[in-house]
Amino acid sequence: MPRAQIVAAALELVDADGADDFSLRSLARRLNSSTATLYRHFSGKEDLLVQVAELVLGEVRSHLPDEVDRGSWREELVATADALYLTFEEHPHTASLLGNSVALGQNGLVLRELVLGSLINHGFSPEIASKAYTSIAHYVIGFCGQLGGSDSSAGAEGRSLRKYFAGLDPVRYPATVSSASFLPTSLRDEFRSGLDLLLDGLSLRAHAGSTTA
Amino acid sequence: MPRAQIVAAALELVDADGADDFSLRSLARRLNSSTATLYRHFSGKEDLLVQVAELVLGEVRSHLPDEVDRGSWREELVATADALYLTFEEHPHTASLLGNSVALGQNGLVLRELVLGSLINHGFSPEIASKAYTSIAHYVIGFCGQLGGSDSSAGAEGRSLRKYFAGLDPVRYPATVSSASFLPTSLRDEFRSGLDLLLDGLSLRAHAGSTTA
DNA sequence: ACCTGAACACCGTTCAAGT
DNA sequence: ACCTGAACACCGTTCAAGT
Repeated sequence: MPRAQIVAAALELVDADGADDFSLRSLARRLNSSTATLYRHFSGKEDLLVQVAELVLGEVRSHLPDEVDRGSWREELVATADALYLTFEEHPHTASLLGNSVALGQNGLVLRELVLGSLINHGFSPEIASKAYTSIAHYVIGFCGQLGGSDSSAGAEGRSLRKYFAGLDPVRYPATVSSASFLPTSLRDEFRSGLDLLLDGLSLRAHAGSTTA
Repeated sequence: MPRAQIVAAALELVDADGADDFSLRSLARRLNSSTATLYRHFSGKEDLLVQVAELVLGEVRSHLPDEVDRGSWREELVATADALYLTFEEHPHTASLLGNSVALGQNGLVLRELVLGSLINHGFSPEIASKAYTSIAHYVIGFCGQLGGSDSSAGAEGRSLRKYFAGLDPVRYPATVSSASFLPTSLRDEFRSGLDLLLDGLSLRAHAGSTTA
């Protein structure tokens, strides 16, 4: 029983039932094996789920254009962030698995190197690049964590949220009510809006001449 | 047995043992009661933990200066974000409880109204204010989720992370290695750096005349 | 060597029975 | 009315015993 096959089956179960309903027993059942056998490959449930997260991070590359290092720093960052978003959109229940620790596995490191390299190549100092990476990473992870929530299929949640905010007491919540109609049409749009805000901030730190290169 | 007392005891247990080790049975034991009794006040474990999150959000106000609406929009936003950070620093294991759903309870709504109101009062359009709020909220929640991770007492994690990155293969990870020395001295510094980036981006959207008011 | 049934010490949730 | 012991259907983890 190869390790990779166990992890792949675990990901399928998490995708289908959510991380909460995933259990070693259900995984063993699916593999026609026993839970005790799983302990021959993993130190425990948490170890296994870390490998699942690593597998998902490995899919990010497939959402990246072939030649990433061909645009401006901004295009490259947007492409990478989008790839992460698309990946977690496909595996919504796995974003929470990254929760802690900024992905120190192989694939997490590769992504970090990719982004830091892009920024440094375009003239940012390692210090700014490092800060920018951490901010973007936290933003993306925090955001994708929302993907696991209740039926978030293309704005269904957005519409009901709009109604909820619009129906609040306008005396107690004037700003919230007046902003209700501007709630995102989709999580994807919201993701891009926030990312733009971050990147605009970063552009103020760009060396002269690097802002548009 | 008042509801508030149960929630307060639950928060103490989560603070002490972490959200993973918290169980209804341990809570019942601590209250010299039985788990069945808890179901007279809450529909289940999840309901109870939502109330715990709500209790924590209620503590944010105590970290805010008495007169919040006295500074620039930037000062007000930094104060609010800092208050959130300080709150979750005191209850590190509770940040993950907010995970999904952008805090729709009473205290979450009050915070939202506070921030949206501040931005709109300072000349931002409801549309920009709404986008900014969501971005900042995701950033803060995503960031505070890290607080629950392994012993993160004042840079201990930062130092070991620096060593880890500095020790990587410089051929495969040149940018990561060269940035290693710029890793945050503390999570708090990192938090402020990323927030500055976001707010710089927001400042580009400020109406002329509002940028420094 | 590789696997597994069964056990251990837990869970969340429910309900008949107690006061 | 308000509470609870005990049961039910699960967990993750371990280990002696099987092939």
